[in-house]
Amino acid sequence: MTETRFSRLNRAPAYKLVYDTIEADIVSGRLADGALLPTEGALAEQFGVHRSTVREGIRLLEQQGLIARGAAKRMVVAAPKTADTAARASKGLALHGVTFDEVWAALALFQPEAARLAARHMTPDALIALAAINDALGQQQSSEQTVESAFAFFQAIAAASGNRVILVQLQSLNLLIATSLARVIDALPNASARIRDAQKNLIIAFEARDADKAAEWMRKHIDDLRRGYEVAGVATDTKVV
Amino acid sequence: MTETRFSRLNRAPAYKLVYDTIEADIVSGRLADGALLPTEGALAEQFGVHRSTVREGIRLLEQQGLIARGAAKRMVVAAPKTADTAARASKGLALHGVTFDEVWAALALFQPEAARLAARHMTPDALIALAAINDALGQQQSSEQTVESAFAFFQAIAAASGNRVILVQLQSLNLLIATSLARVIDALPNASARIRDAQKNLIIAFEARDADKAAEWMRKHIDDLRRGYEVAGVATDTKVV
DNA sequence: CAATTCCTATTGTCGGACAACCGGTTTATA
DNA sequence: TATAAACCGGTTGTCCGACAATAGGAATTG
Repeated sequence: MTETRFSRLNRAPAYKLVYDTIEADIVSGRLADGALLPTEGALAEQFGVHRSTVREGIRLLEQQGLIARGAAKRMVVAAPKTADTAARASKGLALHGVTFDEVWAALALFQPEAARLAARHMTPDALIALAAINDALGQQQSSEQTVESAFAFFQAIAAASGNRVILVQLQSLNLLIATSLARVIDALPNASARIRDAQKNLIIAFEARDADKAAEWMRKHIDDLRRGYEVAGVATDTKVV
Repeated sequence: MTETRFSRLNRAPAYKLVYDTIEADIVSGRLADGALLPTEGALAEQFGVHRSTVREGIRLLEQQGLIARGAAKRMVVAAPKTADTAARASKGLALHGVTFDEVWAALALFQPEAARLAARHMTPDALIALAAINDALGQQQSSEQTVESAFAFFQAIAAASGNRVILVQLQSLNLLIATSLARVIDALPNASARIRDAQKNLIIAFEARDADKAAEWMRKHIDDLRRGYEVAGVATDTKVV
């Protein structure tokens, strides 16, 4: 048996170090949002590694959403946006093959509380935005637009929380449900009207800063969503894709 | 001006196609969890691309958490685990530099509802697990162990939901708070005892399947956590790192 | 049969190369 | 002169080939 006085030191591969270094620069702001990432060649030279190695690190950054392809192919720094983080979280959940049931239960659990919070934090601007979304819903007809409006309304409520953690988690749920929402709205001719009424009630509660009422209307709205799925004949154990 | 009858077709780079293809195989189960990914050379041959290109695709899969370095350097397929998804979501939020305030508000909003749900879905096994965690908390002294137990208790409640969406979202919050929890427990000598009592009350509520009481005790528990931070002198706008 | 020594497969990294493509510049044209 | 076409340099996407390090297994040896 050889001596084992030294613990296995696991050198991280160079591409990982490239990732870590650039990540730190982006998070700390040394690489500002929107800035062009240095060219692969320049990075390779700075890090003293081969361009292939740099590219592997860049792929990690890309998947993490910290950089994105810019106009001129050059990679641009993309300081994390809540919307992107939410999308990434949604994708993670979608990969689990979560069912509509699960997403709905999460919505039922969290959205009423989110509405309660929104009622307390509601600003005039946010109220105007909500009203505008509701107005738009009243004037349009295509189901895509209806889905878009319903989604935007939920997103606006999430934004009203003024809390990035809550915002991201709610947006994740909204994204998960949005993909299947179209099916319900397509199947139910009066869906748009029901959604519009629910939104109106919520807006009234928000205007009055009545957290309890907001939570209650939201609960009804979410319940109604589920009934919509049942009536539309969408199996609740359908995987959200 | 040249004719523009054809819309710009943007071919995804080959490394992205490699990623997409393997991702689909993992999600669909064609590549089972724990299976060894084919060697880079084999993949390059199958896809008809160069090994460098395959490696870039593999880096994307790695960052997405769909594969991981196995024992024998070979990459092994890692079908998404909820814990990993939660960790990834937490990291995304951490990159935003979210503050303790925000995480706490999210906990205050969601955990009582989660406790309510847990009370309804509580199984004998889950109850035993919770009691075991509580017992362990009573016997240990090091603050690391205390943090570990407090964290485990929250995780167990999240698991009791029986809902992967809720599970992942709660676990994300737990991870975010856990990093800073140690500071409070270190600073407050009676923290462990207070946590133990709170857990006991929660367990009693769970045993009685009393959702309202569970939610109420959880609310107090979370409130107490905040007081702990205040007493310990941790600024609430501290970034969760 | 256990410990040790090859041997082989695979990854991590490197060097170099080239086509495609984008933005900007120069040149030709109305 | 204004505009369109041709050109050019820089960058990315991809490829080819190569090699050191290392882990696992096979062969060898005691």
